[in-house]
Amino acid sequence: MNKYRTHKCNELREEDVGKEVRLSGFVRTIRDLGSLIFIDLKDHYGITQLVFDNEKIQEEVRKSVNVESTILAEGVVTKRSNINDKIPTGKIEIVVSKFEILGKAPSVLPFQVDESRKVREDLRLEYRFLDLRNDEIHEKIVFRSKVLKTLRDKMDELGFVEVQTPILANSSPEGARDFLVPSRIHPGEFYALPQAPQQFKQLLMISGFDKYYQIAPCFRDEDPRADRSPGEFYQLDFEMSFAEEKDVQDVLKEVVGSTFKKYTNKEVVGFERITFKEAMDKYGIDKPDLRNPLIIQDVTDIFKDSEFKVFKNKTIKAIKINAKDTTRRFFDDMVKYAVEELELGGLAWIKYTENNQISGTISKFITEDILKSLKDKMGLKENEAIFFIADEYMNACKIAGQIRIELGNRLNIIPNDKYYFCFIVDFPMYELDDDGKIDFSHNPFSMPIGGLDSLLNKDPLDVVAHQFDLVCNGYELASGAVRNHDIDIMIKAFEIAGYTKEEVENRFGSLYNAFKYGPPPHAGAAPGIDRMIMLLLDESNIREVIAFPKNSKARDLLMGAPSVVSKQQLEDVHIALIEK
RNA sequence: GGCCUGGUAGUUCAGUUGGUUAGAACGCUAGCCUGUCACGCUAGAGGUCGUGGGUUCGAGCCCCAUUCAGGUCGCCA
Repeated sequence: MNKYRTHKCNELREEDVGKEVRLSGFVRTIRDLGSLIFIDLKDHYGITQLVFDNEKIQEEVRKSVNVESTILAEGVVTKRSNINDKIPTGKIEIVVSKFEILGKAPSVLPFQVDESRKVREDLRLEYRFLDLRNDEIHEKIVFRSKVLKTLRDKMDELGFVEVQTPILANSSPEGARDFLVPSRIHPGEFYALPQAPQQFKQLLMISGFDKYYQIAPCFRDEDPRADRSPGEFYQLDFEMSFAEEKDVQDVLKEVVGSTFKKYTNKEVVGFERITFKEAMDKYGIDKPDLRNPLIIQDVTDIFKDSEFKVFKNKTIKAIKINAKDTTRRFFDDMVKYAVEELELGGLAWIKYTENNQISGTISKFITEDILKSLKDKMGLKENEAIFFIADEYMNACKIAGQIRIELGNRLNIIPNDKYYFCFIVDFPMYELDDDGKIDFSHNPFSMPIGGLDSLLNKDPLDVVAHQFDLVCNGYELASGAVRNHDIDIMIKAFEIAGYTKEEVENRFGSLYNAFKYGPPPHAGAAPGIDRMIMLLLDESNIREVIAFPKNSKARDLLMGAPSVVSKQQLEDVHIALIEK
């Protein structure tokens, strides 16, 4: 028999009345009524109430038991006179005849466990082990475990082979900064933690593992965001041979879709394909929240003869809203938002009310002709309003995208009862960097649509790739691509971005070399696990779904990482620190 | 690296125009209480107001610097 317990804290019921039992757990609350003391004993599984009615034991309890200590209690299961129907064990309690303190907690804790979610985050993270005792937070980690199992089961069912790839890898061209690990055996050389198992999974395809997957840790040395974990995160990384873009998207739809359906009561909808260009035109962003019903329209034509100077020679984007219940204050606040948050010079808007009345910042520029065009093209009706954004094309799109999101939030028209998925496809292969130089806009390994022909005959900025994202409710959930497995196309693709053949050979040598040996065409994707769980749990902060997250400065406050190391350790790996 | 917001008791917060001894709730300590389950009641302890400097007769409050934290832009599939 186990020394610590005969039962767990969620197990005992009325049928067990009369049994001698032994329980161990955390002291959640102590209710001292004078001649009677109650303790809620809590473990991973549940809560059982302990009663102390013996005066001598009561004195011991008062003297030595603190909340959050672990104790072992022995006694008889007894029927309660007052039932607590909030807990499954609420009909019974243990009349304790003997107890022992297993692990003592201090009388004053850094915070009360049941209120830990309200506590400032750095303190929670410093005492994460206490924070995780909070039921609500504890459950999220358990939930994560269940989702992981579901994902593994699904991938297995679909015939994917799980392969673990190296953590001590080499610097890879994902685009983010690498975490470097100095080599002791090879002075002056470094491993890099993988930003993704990208090259390994492609090599696995060349090795003939038709379908690979892995719950893969990925490391990127970039600043975090609320929805982006600092330093490290997990992806359901997968790759398929002899597969086309649609095959990968079908797997994503099947795996992500079925997992979401399994763990939510919300509606799971969408999965339509939207081109990058269309997304920018209609939503002003490459990760649109399709729950938001607002759509951006282009009204450049309508204003081409307008005298309004701000609109001259600009792309004009327009967003129409229902303005029946909006006040003047609403529009003023939107202008304020545009000026302060988006750093715009102003925000043009008009409101169309009864009797053909036009009000708003640019009402005097709305001629009869323009009004008619707005009615024809945008279906403008009474009690509707339009916001206008004028700028160079891409900027106009992006700003309109921000305004669209803000309007959606402020008008409270984004329903929270569904997960709306879509694939954003046909991402541009290249973009101009800050210096006006052509650079890859995503990772360089995706296949240009149209192959070598496109690279040779199109303006590089017009070349689109078999590169896509899976987006849900405004979050980028996954990126995928058909990979470029053709060595000639690869060389040309890199040449356009300014790399010589030699540089390609040097930087991506293994993959380059492997491509000479009969690579199968392959494609794959990698949905972010942390983000999926965050969405399923309706969390806006990714750290809430990670057991031991780092803070927003990439510090592990619990373990104290990163930290200074000894001189000897540095010497072992041939590192000398620069004096500041 | 830029910008925004914040740091007051163990925790979460309030603190008026710069003005007496900086408050509340929870927690903690002590006492009372036989049916609580967020037990209740009474009393008490607990503060370098992030840090450093300045303005002032006087600073939690104003100014400057700095640090820490969160958000955001840059960055990042």
